[in-house]
Amino acid sequence: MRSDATRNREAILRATEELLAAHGAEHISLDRVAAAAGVGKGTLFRRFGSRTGLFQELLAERAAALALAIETPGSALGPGAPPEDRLTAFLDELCELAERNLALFAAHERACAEDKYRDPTYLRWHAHVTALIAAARPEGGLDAEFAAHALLGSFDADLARHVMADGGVARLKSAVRGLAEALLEGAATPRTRR
Amino acid sequence: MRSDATRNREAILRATEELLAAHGAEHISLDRVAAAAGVGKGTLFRRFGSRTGLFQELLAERAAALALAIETPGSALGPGAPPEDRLTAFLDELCELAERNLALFAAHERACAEDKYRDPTYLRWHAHVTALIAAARPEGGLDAEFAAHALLGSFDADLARHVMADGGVARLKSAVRGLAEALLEGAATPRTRR
DNA sequence: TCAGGATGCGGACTGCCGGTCCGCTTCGAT
DNA sequence: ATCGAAGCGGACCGGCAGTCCGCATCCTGA
Repeated sequence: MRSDATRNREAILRATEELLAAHGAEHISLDRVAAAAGVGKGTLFRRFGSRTGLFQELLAERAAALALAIETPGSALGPGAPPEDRLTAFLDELCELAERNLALFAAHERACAEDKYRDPTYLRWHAHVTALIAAARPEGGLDAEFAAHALLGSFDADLARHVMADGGVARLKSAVRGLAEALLEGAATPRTRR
Repeated sequence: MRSDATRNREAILRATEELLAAHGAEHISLDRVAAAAGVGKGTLFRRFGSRTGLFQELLAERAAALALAIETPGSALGPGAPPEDRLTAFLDELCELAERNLALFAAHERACAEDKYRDPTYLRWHAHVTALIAAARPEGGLDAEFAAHALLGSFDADLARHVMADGGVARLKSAVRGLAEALLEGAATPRTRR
């Protein structure tokens, strides 16, 4: 990649962040982003392919640290720790990420409304959570993949905003944690069908 | 309302259904709907206010029978039955509704992406599920409102389609049921924090 | 250093869409 | 039959995602 291309790529990402911070997820047209980055629209599309691509890449950037953490042994997040702890720690981190990036989450959701299940970041999260649920409760009568989707549904931007509006991240964390614990507990002792 | 207004209203709703059935949730522009209904665009907007209003009304129509059922005593759905049974029965019905109206669910989601928590039908469902969870497990350490959102997240059109693609409604039903039961069980015996 | 091909740039342009507007038509109460 | 109110329709507007191509910039090889 040519040096000006690299520079422009960065300028576009930073401009997107600025606009998100300034105006929320609304009214962020790609014309605006390009203008704010001091770049032509063609450049934006050349780099990111589409609106979807832009927000996917921005999210991937913001989620990179977390992606690394879940692969690095040595913390409650990483390999080696008990799956229940890894799950809780991961969800806590996701709460923090959601709080710091609410506008990005919202914009990303909108942009990826089509095939949201093909976003690389979401796929990574989903695979991770599925594996942890399956590891924590292999005997449960729970569909781990499905449960993982449901759990990650907690980070829908509107839902998260709604919950945090009254209680902040703390409330979101405890609500998500409650959900996760209930899931794992419940799965361990499936209710008998009547 | 004048008789021609009533007739047009109906024509628009039926045309929307036809287009949803024929083309899925994609490419349903309001111009197309109006044309298919044999009506001017102005008429459509006069009746429904916006794209959002159109899909909200169509969903409300499709959900009317269920709304009635949950208020009518005499079945597992209605008042009088144990909350666990009411919840399971309600979720089962929602699965059926989702199967029969996948395209509508998808279009509705898109159209109501903003303030999805202000849609009357969703609000009714959410209030119902919240009340049932609270009734079934008053002692649980679970945030009933939040859990209800998570549970209803199962009916996200993309998720439902994904699950039903491999196993049909039966799989969706059992996955949702498993989730609900796990939630209620888990909430009954909250895991001790370490 | 410099020349020239490869890479990238930018913004005018296209097609589409949600929503508005207003002169004209139709309805139905009297 | 009359007439005001209610409703109609489609041209019109502003805005947006994505395309295209003539021109500028980069950087490599000599």
